Amino acid sequence: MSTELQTQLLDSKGLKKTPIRRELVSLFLQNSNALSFHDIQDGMSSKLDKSTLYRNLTSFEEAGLIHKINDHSGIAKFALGQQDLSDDHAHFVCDNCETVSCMEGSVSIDVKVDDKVHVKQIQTIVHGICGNCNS
Amino acid sequence: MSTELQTQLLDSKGLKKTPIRRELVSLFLQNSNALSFHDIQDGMSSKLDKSTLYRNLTSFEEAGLIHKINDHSGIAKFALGQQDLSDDHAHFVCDNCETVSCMEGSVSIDVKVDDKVHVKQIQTIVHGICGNCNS
DNA sequence: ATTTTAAACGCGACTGAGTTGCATCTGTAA
DNA sequence: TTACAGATGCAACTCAGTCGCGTTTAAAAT
Repeated sequence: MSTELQTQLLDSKGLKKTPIRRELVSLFLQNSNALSFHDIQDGMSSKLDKSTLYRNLTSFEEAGLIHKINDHSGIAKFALGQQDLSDDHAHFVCDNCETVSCMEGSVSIDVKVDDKVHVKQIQTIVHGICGNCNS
Repeated sequence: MSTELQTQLLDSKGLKKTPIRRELVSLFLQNSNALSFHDIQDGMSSKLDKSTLYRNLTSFEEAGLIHKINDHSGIAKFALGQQDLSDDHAHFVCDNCETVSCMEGSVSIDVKVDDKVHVKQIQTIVHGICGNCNS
């Protein structure tokens, strides 16, 4: 049932199901955009301690439930790691409203790489103006 | 003459040529890798005030002499913006020694983009193990 | 050469993100 | 139901980066 989606996600990653974690997962499920720490703190029903939130975000990230995005602002944002998006998916940053969202599709690079260099992951940030701001 | 390359670079960007700025440009010219604030502070011949350095880095960035790179560490790194590299060039981050360097070549994306979305710039960070560490 | 002035410098105080140590509480498994 | 690892909250802390302000200096004007 739909109210149990958070439970399924936490279970699937072997994470303990506390009330805070359930609400935190719900918050991510409700938002397609990446969330800053303050978006998260403001989005929870009660004001929670920041170390609790940061520790949960770290646990979620280590478990692969969410991923961290570092854009040019220097402030980390977090978004659900979705199965239908590749590991190397791109992120879109609106230079006007500063919204960050994940992009479907693939990124390919055509760069000179030395033989000894081992490429493991590609992270791409696409800057521009989002549909909302461009109206 | 070669000792005047810093002067040329500062002149070409309309930046005032102070002793600190000359040495700062020299430091960037000597390093192919991107430099963190502490790399820079340690690389200068005398210990300089951090606000002076930060303000110079900001001026250099605004003038297009250098560019800022935000990798997963959350700590900004700076590198010369070189003419032979495209604006949208990729950065390589070694997950072992944490060195950051610019990559020649181009990045292309194949992602779904809404009609209203206007893409302005693509920034890519390639993670892996560098040649030095992979020996 | 001297004066002028906008901009660079240094100092110190500050902000804000993120971390850590520790005592208490709670989810879960035995 | 109990036991315990791990989650929570609080407070103190670290560290990157910024800002205000008084002083100095590069470079243009005289």
